[in-house]
Amino acid sequence: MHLIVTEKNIAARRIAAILAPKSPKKERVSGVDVYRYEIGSGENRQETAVVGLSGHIVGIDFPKEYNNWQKVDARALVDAEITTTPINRKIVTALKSLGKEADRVTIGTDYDREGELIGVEALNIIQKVNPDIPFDRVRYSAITPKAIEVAFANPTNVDFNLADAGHSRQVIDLVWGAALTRYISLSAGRLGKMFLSVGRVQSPTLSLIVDREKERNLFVPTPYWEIHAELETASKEIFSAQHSTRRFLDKEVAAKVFKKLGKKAEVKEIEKGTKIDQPPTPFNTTGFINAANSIGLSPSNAMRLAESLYTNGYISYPRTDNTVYPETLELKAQIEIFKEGYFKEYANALLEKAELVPTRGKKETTDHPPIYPASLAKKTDMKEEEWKVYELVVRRFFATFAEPSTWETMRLRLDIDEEEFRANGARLLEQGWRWYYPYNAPEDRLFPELRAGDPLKVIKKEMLDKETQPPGRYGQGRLINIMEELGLGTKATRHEIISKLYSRAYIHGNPVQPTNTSFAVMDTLEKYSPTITKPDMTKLLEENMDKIAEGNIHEDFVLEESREMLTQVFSELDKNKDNIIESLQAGLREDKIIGTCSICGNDLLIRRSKRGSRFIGCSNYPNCTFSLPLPKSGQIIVTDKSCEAHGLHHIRIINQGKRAWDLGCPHCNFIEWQKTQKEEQAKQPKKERPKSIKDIEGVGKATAGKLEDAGIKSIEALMKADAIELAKTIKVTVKKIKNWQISCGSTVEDL
DNA sequence: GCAAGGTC
Repeated sequence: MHLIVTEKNIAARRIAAILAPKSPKKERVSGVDVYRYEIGSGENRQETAVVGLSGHIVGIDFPKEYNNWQKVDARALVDAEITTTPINRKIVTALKSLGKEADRVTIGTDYDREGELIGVEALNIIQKVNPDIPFDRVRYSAITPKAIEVAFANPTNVDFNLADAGHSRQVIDLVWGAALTRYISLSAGRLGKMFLSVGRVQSPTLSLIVDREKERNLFVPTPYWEIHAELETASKEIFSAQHSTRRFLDKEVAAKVFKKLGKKAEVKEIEKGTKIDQPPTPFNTTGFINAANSIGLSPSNAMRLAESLYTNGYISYPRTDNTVYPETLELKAQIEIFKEGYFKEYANALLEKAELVPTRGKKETTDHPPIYPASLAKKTDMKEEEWKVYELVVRRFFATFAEPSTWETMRLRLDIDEEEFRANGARLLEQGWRWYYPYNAPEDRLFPELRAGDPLKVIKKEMLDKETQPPGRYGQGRLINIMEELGLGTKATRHEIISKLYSRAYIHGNPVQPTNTSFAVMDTLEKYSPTITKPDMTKLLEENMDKIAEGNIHEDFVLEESREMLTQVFSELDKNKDNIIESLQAGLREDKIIGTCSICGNDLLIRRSKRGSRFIGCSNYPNCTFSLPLPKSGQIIVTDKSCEAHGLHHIRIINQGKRAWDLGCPHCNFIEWQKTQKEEQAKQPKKERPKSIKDIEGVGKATAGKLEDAGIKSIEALMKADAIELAKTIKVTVKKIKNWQISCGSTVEDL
């Protein structure tokens, strides 16, 4: 039997369908789909089985004995042994039983570095049960009949060097990431769910965000002034113009000019031109995420929706770097799918063209084709947001075959009392590709028909106070763009890395804002382990991987060098241990400050009670007992927004896998809670008030005795007592005492 | 409980 292994199930299914003379038989082998078919008959009969993996089927890790963070020093991870363990047991079992049966195997995983590594992982497993099995490798950039037939007619060899290059990445990422994550978490005293992660991709990404925030904090705005005028033509048409000194830096100069302006203006010069907008290039993942982001979908959401469209066969594979359609993709046939249905007028317009020449992007890769629509759908086939994504992909695909769009531009120079004013206009002449792809279209800025020398009336003049703005925070789409430019992460992981920063409470909000914890972690890393905070680490890794792939150096050499570098880092870290602990913990403390105590003026902090529950308390405790409650679970993020009434920072709660919850001002929130409690109480039937201590629910003889010893002999005395102090003397929880006080008639506010 | 990369 000839075994063909692909990277994913859908590829296996489609390749089997292309290569089989009649439709292949689907079979389950230890829970994994396998597609079987036969070619020829009699002695020439050839049986084939095609099986799809699920990406990597084995992963690397440290041996179990390294798992304990408290017992095993982070440094020990640098030279620890590395083990390979199956991630997907079902597929490993299926591969073994198919491998035994096979007499040759063809690796048909994706045509990129990780694909080569995944192919070798599968081969290693097959060779365990069938050591001498002959093998070869096919490479294709699209799963179309043409591309697949060509690839299988020309099999090549497995590129073990390329797979080694991928493997070196795995090891370096694990060793650096795990060791530094453990070191920083231990130093900061943040263990368990609250650990502080570090990694080759996430740390430089976080660094971008932190650096931008620092720039913003240092930014000093400069004031400037703008002068605008509204003008009216003889035919009563109105438009506006701005003084040709766009920014006056001196207020007095601006005021002088402004004062000079009278009621009359004149057109001095009109310059007309045309501007041509070329049609957009095919979608790769980054381009798609950006376009989706600009119509209101977050990167993770856009990818989730694209994934579901892909698994349902509506669009092609959404994780690709390629922006050039491969030759094997039959583009005209893909457009013809849309001759009927929602997009028919657009498809037919394209099909009428004499020639279909698509645009080409800058990146041409072999992994997959750019994202294109794969089948016809109706609006009722899918959810609203899915349709939004599908429509975006269809329209973008069409636009790549369309004509440029052209604009008529107009530049106008005016004179108002010897001061020059300018205005620019633009009018769309030919829609071109914008007809197919009407997203974020710039609006026409229309002007009345004017000629040089025309007189105008100044109907309004305005001097505006402005100031320069700090650089803006990054939006998620922008961040993904920069990551791609810097070579950080891959098409499939960039949006996940950003989600990871959110869930680790390093960042919050949109546009993205770092927490104080991020500042503290980045400061420490930049001082003592700068390598991990810079995109250069990825660049160096890429260079080394290229060398390994070309056979110029051995993987082991690169790994050894990398471990030596990390050992250096650890000797720096150890030398400065005390400093690191101090500065990390000081930084983390800042994320706990909520504001100023309204009772005593000291800091209000996020604190933990002895029993582990969180609350907001005063740093002047026990002299000041002001406190506010906090939710039991979720990461607490102190935002930079403040409450107008109480001056406290707003709080956001992040629960893993859920949408962030804005709790707002903790004081306002508490007052709200009290209100609802009171309303609840009012609904409850009134209980009779206890007449003496013994009558209180939950107070037995022993407790009553303790209370008496503490000087509490009457209901009145109990109601007046300080619950916290009393809790200490008689060793009962504060909550219990407060409940007694409430049952005696105290309101929530009294307490 | 640690990374980043596949895939779902």
